[in-house]
Amino acid sequence: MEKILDVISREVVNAFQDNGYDGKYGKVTLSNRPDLCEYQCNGAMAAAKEYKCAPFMISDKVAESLKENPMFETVDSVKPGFLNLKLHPGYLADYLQEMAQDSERLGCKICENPRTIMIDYGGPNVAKPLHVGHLRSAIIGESVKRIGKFMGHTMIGDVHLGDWGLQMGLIITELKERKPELVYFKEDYEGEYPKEAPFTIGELEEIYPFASAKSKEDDAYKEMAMQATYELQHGRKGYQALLGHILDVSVSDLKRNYENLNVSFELWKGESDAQPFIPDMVQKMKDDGFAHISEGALVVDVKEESDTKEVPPCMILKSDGASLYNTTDLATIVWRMRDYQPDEIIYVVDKRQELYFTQVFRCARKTGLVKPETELKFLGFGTMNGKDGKPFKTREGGVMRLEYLVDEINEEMYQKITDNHTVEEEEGRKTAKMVALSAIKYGDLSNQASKDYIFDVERFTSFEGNTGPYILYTIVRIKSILKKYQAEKSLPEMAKILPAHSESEKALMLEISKFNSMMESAFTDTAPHKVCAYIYDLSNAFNHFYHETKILAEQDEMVQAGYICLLELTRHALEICIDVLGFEAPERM
RNA sequence: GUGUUCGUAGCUCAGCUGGAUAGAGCAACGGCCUUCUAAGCCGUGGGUCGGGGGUUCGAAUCCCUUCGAGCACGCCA
Repeated sequence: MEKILDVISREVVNAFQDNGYDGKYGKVTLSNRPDLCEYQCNGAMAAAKEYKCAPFMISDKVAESLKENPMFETVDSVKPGFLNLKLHPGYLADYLQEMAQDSERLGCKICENPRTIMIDYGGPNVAKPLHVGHLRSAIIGESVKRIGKFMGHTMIGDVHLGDWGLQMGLIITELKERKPELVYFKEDYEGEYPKEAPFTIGELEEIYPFASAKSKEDDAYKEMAMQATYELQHGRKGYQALLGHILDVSVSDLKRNYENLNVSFELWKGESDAQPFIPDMVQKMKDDGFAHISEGALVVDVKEESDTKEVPPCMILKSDGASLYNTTDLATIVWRMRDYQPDEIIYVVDKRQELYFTQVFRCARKTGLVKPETELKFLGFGTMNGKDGKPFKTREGGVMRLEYLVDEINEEMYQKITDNHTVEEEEGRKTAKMVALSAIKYGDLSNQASKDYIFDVERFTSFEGNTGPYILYTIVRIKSILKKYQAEKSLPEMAKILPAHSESEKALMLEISKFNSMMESAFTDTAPHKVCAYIYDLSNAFNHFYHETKILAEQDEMVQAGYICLLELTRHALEICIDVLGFEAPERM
């Protein structure tokens, strides 16, 4: 369906043209004065200059020709030159009815040019538990992916595992210290390696920080770890078998954790998957004359004329010839282009890496790793801070494990639910999880991704006001009415959305009608917070309406059926939205 | 130092491509449950949009400047 603002604008544009003015002045926007009107056009003020007359002369004339238009209830030309419009309730009802026919998409068109978009988010490290620092990337990335999918794009999420580098050598080294008898360490071993990993996820999570700390104090130990890393990267079989185990054990644990967050990935590729592509890529960069030695390292210059600041070259190989983060990221682009030919790659990464990614993107473009038209987008997110405005920490000042944070909020929610009602343990736990997830995700996504935000557990679990639970509560209320209605009767054949009977009903309808335009801009701006803002406004509008309209007690069958259709539509809109945000609503709460 | 992001109510945040009286939530205060879930609804108080200049008929929004904060700046990821 066409966006309602476009439909209205077209009428106004025509009215401008009918009066001999340029149609470009006819653009209609949402009113910023809901007390005066629903939509407004400010074009007359801008046009006044061109036509050298008072703005209201123009708006008066345009208003005059719009007065006959059945789309509008009122058309007013006001003071300096505002054009104030109110939509005809019947027109609005028809528009919503058309939305309602299409319960899957509510009239939001599938985009005309579907693209293949890869989205790089999550970024967990192998052998390390997820901590709160991983939360934002997962939540935001998942939502951006779902929004894109809804718009009809092919979205491929890649977790981009941190599974390469010294950390692996450290784990292997420490494992060797502890269990030197394992076959993986026998250099001349020719047989099959065991299928079972010689450690559990619990041990792995303990080994890594232990080894990491040790390497900082013990140079010989660090040397061994570096040697192990080198041998691993150069094909030592036993070590590669160990890497396989580390990956298996870690990934299944990570999957479980992400599942709890309702986050999933199409690809579980890692930095290690990029390694095979490095030699050819580097060689080509040299052959093509892009890469040169600077201060001992192999670099590609990525400065541009328009830079306001010195942009350092993109380093390809360190002076010791080893690869680094840049190399891996570039080589990752190589296989992504080879296997998926994405039109766009989005990186959902901490915003502090912006300069770094600028270098990588420019380098990829300059050296022809991507096509000129391939879009590389950096979606940087801000830090999640605690109540004190500093990066979120545990009470003891350590890094908070994601699992613990989620458990804590689940528990709080469960308490709250059981305080309010008596529910069965199992259902209560399930509901608590859903509500908790909405609190966490909405709390994050309702802020602009690029900004830092304060994660206040107390505030998020209190769930009053502009919170995820408020949204869920609204949905639950709607579901409850619908269920009661359906238990008593079924919707009449002719049931449809009727022109609003009250101000609050019309306000609700106007809010609903913004759906497609909101979703489109949430996608083009990669801005899940717009979805949040929309459902918050929609929930408010619904709750006003709810409060002054007795739906189940309505005597007129058709009026009641119209309400039910409207509720159904509201519910669809809310549920589609929370689905793209990555959470869902329970039946009761 | 250079660059960059940001500064809106006591606190946490919105504010669309400049528009008419700057909006929510929390906190404070006052109302509303025999009636569809009170995790709700209604109302009151609270802001010279960091300061200054400029562009414009019109600026929280665009430009300049200044103060303040965060972040980033070649061999970490």
